[in-house]
Amino acid sequence: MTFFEQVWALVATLPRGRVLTYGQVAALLGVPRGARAVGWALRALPEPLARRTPWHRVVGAGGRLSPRASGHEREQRRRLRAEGVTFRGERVDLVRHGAVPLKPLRASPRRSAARR
DNA sequence: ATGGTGACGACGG
DNA sequence: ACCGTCGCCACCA
Repeated sequence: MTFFEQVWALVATLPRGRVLTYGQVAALLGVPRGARAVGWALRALPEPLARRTPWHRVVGAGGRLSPRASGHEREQRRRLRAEGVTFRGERVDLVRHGAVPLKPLRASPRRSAARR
């Protein structure tokens, strides 16, 4: 199975309301630096398959939408909102909708005095 | 096999 | 926080 097909297969498993970044898709497929290739794979989605593939659930790092998405940025945001995905400004709230745990920017901040 | 390309990503200014 | 650069990968001619 080619890398592209693996991308398509993985994206097809994304449940409603769950999103992955291009980089996460690549990492899950064993290519940590292959985010760009993932974007190309989605761009190359063959028509019959494209219609039944939730390509809109794949977003850029930090939950941003790709303006280059064949001009589908608008459509992508519409579809995401339609399935309950919330945004933090112009970005998808990955904390709530990410399909995989976010990379800890640092160890859990202050657990002892945590609270506020 | 080599070089160019793009729905990306981490960094630095 | 925004924008420009440079690096990386799989694909195709």
